[in-house]
Amino acid sequence: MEREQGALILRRLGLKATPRRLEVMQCLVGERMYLSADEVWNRIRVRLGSIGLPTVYRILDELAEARVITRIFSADRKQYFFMCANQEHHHHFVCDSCRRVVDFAQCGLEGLAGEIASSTGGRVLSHILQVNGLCAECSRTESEVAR
Amino acid sequence: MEREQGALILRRLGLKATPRRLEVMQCLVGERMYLSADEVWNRIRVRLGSIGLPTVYRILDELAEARVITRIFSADRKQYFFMCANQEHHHHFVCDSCRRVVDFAQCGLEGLAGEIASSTGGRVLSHILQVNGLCAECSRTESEVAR
DNA sequence: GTATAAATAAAAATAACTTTCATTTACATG
DNA sequence: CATGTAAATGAAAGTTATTTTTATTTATAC
Repeated sequence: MEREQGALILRRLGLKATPRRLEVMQCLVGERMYLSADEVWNRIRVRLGSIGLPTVYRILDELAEARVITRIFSADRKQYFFMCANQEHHHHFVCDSCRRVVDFAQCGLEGLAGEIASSTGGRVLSHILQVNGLCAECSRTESEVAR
Repeated sequence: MEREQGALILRRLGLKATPRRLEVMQCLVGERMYLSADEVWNRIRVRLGSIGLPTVYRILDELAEARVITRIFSADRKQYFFMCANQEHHHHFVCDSCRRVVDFAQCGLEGLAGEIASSTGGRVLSHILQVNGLCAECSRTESEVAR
């Protein structure tokens, strides 16, 4: 992501294009694994000279609220983040072994909201969907190990 | 749930049928909202005389591991639990307003594992799916409020 | 009944976040 | 370009859900 592009996204959200925010975005764009707040912090504070961990938390939270980045669910219940170029409705296939995230468009839930509405009488507002497993590479590696 | 039924489930899992475990199970069965560990704790400690909160956490964790109960995802990232009579593969429709949980069988993801496998080369092992919104009752209430 | 491994209590510890408030900075405006 | 202002950040302290530890108790197999 070009810096100017990042600045544009931030301004559209009504957020100031600060060096810290741009650095957090730059850290996540192009990263193919999900990262925790302190991992982002460790990666960018070298380049920035200094940045507080609470600032990183705040920025990640803002970006997630604004849907610029996504939260990834993990069994350890810590917060993880991932930025996906895909702006359409999509979900993530997450590797349990190497943390790689791959997006996929097939949601499979198109009709579900209607079905739930008509069967329960309620109203569907959102859904969480995340598929986990082993990415191609880790899947291969595991087969080798099993040999 | 009959107590003897609970004891049977526990023994099948290789767990001792202790009063605390039975009480936790009894608390959750028949409950239609999801509960946190300390909510369960507050409900059962009256009846048990005394029980430590760590014990409740441990029991809930064991039961969740064993799939006797399910974890419910919430925006506050705390742990919530729900026991569903439904033993088949199913998911939950969770009310954002009153915490009610309704299960539904339609998964919609039957073909997804195969599609992901063939498009990425990886292997799907599990998935998280939770639908959120307003249950029938809260949906009605909200409409009334809006009037 | 008794031995034994499993379960629990109680207290302390952990760690992931959050809050607070004083200082700095982006940027709209003149 | 200078400058006022709200927004952003740093630093330190605080919060709180959850976990760990270790000594004691208890379910259950024999």
